[in-house]
Amino acid sequence: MTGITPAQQKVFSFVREYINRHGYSPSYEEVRRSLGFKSLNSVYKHLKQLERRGYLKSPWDNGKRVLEIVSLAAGSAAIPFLGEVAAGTPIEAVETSESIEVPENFLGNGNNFALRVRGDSMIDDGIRDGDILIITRQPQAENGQTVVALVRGEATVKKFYLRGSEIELKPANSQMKPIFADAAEVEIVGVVMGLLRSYRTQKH
Amino acid sequence: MTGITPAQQKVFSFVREYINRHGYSPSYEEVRRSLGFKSLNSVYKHLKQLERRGYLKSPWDNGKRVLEIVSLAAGSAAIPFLGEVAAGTPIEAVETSESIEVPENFLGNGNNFALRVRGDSMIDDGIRDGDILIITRQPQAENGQTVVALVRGEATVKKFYLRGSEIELKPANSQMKPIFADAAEVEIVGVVMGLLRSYRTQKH
DNA sequence: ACTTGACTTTCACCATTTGTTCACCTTAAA
DNA sequence: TTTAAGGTGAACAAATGGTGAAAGTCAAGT
Repeated sequence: MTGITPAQQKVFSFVREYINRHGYSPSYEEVRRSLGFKSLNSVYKHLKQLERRGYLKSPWDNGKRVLEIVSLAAGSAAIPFLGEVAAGTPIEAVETSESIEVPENFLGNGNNFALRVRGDSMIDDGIRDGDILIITRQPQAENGQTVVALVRGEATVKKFYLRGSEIELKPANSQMKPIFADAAEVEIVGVVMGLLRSYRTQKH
Repeated sequence: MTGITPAQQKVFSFVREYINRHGYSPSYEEVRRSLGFKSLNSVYKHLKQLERRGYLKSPWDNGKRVLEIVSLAAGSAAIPFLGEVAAGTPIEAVETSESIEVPENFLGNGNNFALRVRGDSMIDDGIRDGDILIITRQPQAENGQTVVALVRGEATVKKFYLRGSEIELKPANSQMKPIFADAAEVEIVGVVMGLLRSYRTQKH
């Protein structure tokens, strides 16, 4: 993926979210208002730039609300490999941030990273020790999605359920108990979009 | 990839980290401040050097914040997507010969293909309905490896064990019984090297 | 066909940020 | 001693980020 500046990233995320939520792109005016620009031209120029850099495209000229998120580069893309998650261990375990090549259709919204799973807390969902998770960074999740969350500073992979004002983080392992926590204590880091497993070195 | 000096290493790591964390490259000024240079030119020269040596690239001249890490693994390849396997069904030679992009380190001997799994016969090994298996075509397997095999014309995914002159094909599902067959009746198609799962469309 | 409303695109112009280059200096290795 | 890596500092050029107004497009509706 080509470079992007902070300002462009802001516009891009907004458009991306908007399309996800509504199914069609926002009008320039909506972007302007939401992001606090005073001129439509600012919006226009950012969108043009994003188009030039390959993040967006508009299928026909002058089309209304027809922006599309470009499926990230045919083939695959490299995303940062941030380390490991295991129940009860902070993510920031691995300093040596490498990157890993993943197929395009495993990527989510454009801000992705990978983590290796430690432990068996999700084994009933077929997520095993050593598997690599592809995660899209986003601060909210839908019920039932598998998420990476920080609970009081500790990172885990669990299934997410909103129960009234509480959040349940549910392991997929009959041996383990779910975590219940106040919404304020839980920070959703991202949602699991894909899983890679290599049998290369393993011997079952 | 050519060698790299300690100073260059330092700059490179910083840029890599920054991009991983922010999603966009740092400005020269940020690099200068963070690494304690007094002149921007020091930064410039290091970055140019890294570009020349193939560690970084900037897609267009004079572009702002557009540095990219050159992917070290350079690696993925397209392999044919052959269809589906489910216990008791021949491999559906999918007409629509598609292909799927997979990371290089998931490939085996050079003759690979992909299959989508149907059914739960391997669920205890974390192989679930809908998962995509990367398979290396080879006619023999080692005990305990997960294989795609043809038994009397029917294709299955099972774990392979040689028991004297017989072959045991063992599902990873306590509900299912292993298949015992004479070695002559079993044709090993290939060995499972990798697994890809996408949570994109699934709703748990 | 003409008008309207909802949008997108362009023009002209300005401030700021950021990348590039020039000239010149130091130190360690071949 | 010539060469390459590391550095300093200042000047320059280009891309980005923004403002405001005007002009252009397109799909309805009358």
